[in-house]
Amino acid sequence: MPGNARVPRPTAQRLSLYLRELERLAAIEQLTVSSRQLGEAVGAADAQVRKDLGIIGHSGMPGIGYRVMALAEAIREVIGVHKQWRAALVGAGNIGRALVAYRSFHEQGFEIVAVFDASATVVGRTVAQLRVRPMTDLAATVAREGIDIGIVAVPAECAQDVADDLVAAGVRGILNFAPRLLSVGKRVAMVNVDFRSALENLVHDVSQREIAEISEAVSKPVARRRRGRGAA
Amino acid sequence: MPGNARVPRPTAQRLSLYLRELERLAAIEQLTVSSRQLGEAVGAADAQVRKDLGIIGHSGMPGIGYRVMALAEAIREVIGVHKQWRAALVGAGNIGRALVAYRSFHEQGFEIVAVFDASATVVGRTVAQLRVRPMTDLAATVAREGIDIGIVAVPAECAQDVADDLVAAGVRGILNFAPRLLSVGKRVAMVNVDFRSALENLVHDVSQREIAEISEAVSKPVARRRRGRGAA
DNA sequence: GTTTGTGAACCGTTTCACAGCA
DNA sequence: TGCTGTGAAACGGTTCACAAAC
Repeated sequence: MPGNARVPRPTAQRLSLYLRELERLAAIEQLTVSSRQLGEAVGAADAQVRKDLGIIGHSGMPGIGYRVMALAEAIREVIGVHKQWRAALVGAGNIGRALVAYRSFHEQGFEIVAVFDASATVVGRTVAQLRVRPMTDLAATVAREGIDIGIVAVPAECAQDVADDLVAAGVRGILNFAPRLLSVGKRVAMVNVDFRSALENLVHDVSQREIAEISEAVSKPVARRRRGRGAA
Repeated sequence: MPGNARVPRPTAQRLSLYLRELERLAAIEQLTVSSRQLGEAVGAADAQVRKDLGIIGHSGMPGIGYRVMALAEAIREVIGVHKQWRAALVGAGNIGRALVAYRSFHEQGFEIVAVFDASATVVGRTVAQLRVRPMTDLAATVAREGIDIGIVAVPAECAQDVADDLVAAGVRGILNFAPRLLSVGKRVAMVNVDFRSALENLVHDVSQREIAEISEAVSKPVARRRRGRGAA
């Protein structure tokens, strides 16, 4: 049993990034990497990288580093990308169409094999060689095509209904683009991608940076005021 | 002076979600919320909500809760969404076009006011009433239009170049859709939206859930809460 | 009764620092 | 020398629990 220890979420997220860099290095035909180099590429400390790789049970060579190809393969296995995942997209709007068009998912272990939409005017049309199907076909298609995951790219108002349908149809995970927390059973995994939150996080960062710059410029680099409601 | 204490990133992220729910409640004309109700809507504990709101210096009424409108406004102020942000989109591909088409950004404090692309065949076309401009216009347009943030929706290979151009043009933050860590100066904020990582995180969750279910089924269901795997 | 505000305990992750190996 | 692996310490965030306020 190589890679099935419990993987903390922060580590899992970094594994994705390591993998991206390892694939780049493999393309460059670099054979080994140090934890330092890998860490720099993804914005993590070297010790962090070593801890992460230790967690998934992968060893490197002291004085040398890690073998690029072997490490990439080990990470793919832990993430679960060594097999091909089949996805159903629900919602053939702007985001949905952009996702289907993104061909390189396919080389990365993912494939959108069916597209659904609730709107009668969209059903029957073709996006990226896939015919848009009516929602009534969902359950049957998921079963027939062996679909593992659902992608929700519909307006917030109907997102929960779609999620319910997907769960009932038997998907194991949902990637949600609607700006709404969806409730699904514990047996179904769920990841959110929320443009609005991302933008808000960004402008919050910008705002904080602004006030930091201002107070930096105003105060001598000694005063450490702030601390609002500190106890005595 | 109200909301400029240091806000931890996890808190900032939840503030976005609180705001979403508060806007929904405001639309329903609910006047107050308890930390419990707010927490349930975003998947956080009630104490967590109270801590978060304490951090931004907002008080509620014991026995009653928080005033919906006032809280929403306070959060908008902390996030920085009380002002309108102007964005430049670089990359008029699938993702780019989907973003421009997403009209409701506008009511949420964001507006894409210019679109750029490096490809001569795309420059000059119109997406959502905006003419696609050549990259050579970037610096001048950012200055003239008072653009605060840049959105990078180009292939990974040119993402760093685009980011450099945006920083040189004077944007304060970058929202990056390219699957590549971009380096920008410390003065510029940066948030990544990475579909591939999101998908990988999802399937990793699915995989872990699978092994958890298996080992659960194997061992006796003796009211063992979680903790799935006994050590080797 | 309900619900807030908050010190204190708790927990998981990150960073440090260094022994051990190539 | 360069680099890994790993305990131990430091850090930051979350959860608990309860007094105070309505």
